[in-house]
Amino acid sequence: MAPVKEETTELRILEAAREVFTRKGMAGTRMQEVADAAGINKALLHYYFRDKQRLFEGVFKGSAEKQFGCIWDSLQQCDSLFPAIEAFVGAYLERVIEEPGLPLFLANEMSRDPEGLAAFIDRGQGSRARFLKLVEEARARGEIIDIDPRELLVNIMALCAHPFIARPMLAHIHGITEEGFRRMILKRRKTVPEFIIRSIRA
Amino acid sequence: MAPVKEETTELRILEAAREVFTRKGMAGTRMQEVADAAGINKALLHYYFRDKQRLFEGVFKGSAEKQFGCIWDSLQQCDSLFPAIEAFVGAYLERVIEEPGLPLFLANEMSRDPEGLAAFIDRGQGSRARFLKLVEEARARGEIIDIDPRELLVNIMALCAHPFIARPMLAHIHGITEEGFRRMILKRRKTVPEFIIRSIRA
DNA sequence: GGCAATATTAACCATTTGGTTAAAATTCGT
DNA sequence: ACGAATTTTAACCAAATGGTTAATATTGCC
Repeated sequence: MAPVKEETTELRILEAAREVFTRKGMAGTRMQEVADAAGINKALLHYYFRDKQRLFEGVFKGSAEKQFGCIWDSLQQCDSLFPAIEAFVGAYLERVIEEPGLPLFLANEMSRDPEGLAAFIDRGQGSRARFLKLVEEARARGEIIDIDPRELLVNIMALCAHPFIARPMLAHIHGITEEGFRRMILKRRKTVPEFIIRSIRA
Repeated sequence: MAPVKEETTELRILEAAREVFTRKGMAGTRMQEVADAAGINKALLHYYFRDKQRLFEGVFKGSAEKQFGCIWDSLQQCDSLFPAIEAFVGAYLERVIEEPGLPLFLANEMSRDPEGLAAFIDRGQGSRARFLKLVEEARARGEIIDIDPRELLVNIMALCAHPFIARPMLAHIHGITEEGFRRMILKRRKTVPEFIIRSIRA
């Protein structure tokens, strides 16, 4: 019938775990605290997710693959660079705002175990190649200045990801709220592509 | 009497602790591991630094605060925006390349305990205000387009910090080495200010 | 209703961990 | 050389923590 936010125990656990993990990090999270936050017994955590590592991956890995799959795919429908940049930045910000802990999680996991997420990264390989080709083509048509395509991609990723990673810093500096942060991110859907395109337009 | 890198025990501890803390974070760091890395007994750690929290602060004050103090200070000698951007980006990249784990470490600690590092952030408050003023002035003089100064600062920080935070990802994607990464960062001392200034110049 | 499968809990357990203590080694002024 | 102060260590300890077990409650099926 109507999928009314099915309140299964497993979902309650995942929700609670995500909250605690993003706040305290893998090492700083206590299984007991997750259990409390989910309103269940600690043993039940191990019943649903065998151990801490699996719980951690259960929380982030799935959504990471889903979200970033969509983000990269947003490129596939674009056949010139500027719309591609707009599409990518828009998709990134819109998806990640729904799960703002993802970028920091990914940075940490990559740092701790580079091989572990290699497959995940390679997933975007095709779209990445496509993006680089779009840059070359735009360059050939004289639409943009001479710039290293890989460096451009790094800059785009930087402008997308950093506000999420530095969120607590921004929150402190600008005394920003949850809702204020959201507005800032959504505003960046326009300003970031503009910022980039102004910089590279021939 | 050349000050030949006085190898006092306290310095060995601080050095070892800095390395472990930045790699594993506050919660993930084990006092035993720091002791081992410093080649001393664990009890000696508590002899020099009463507890984990004080050790953490001791390391942090000597390392992160000094580095970022210099980076922010690089602004003080500039009296117009574009040179200020060049100085800031240059100082950031040159200093942080010597301790590439720092940005991710800071992002994590800010996320875990926002209050704990609040004082550290406020340290840069003066320079931050100065930067914002330089932006206003440049805009008043018609040197740059109309842009939210705070958003500009976020973008600058993003372009500086992100390569360090995403290093393992870049390493995997571009098959980059330690030395290659260093070269890329040093090249960005030029390309990043250029990228920014092209985007904001009126 | 009854019974097998699933979900949930309280009580435990082994290990890890931050921190202490008391004794041994070293340094240093005299 | 000697004794006091400082530095260093080995052995401990109590609390916290990830994880297990065995028993209980609940659900779903006939």
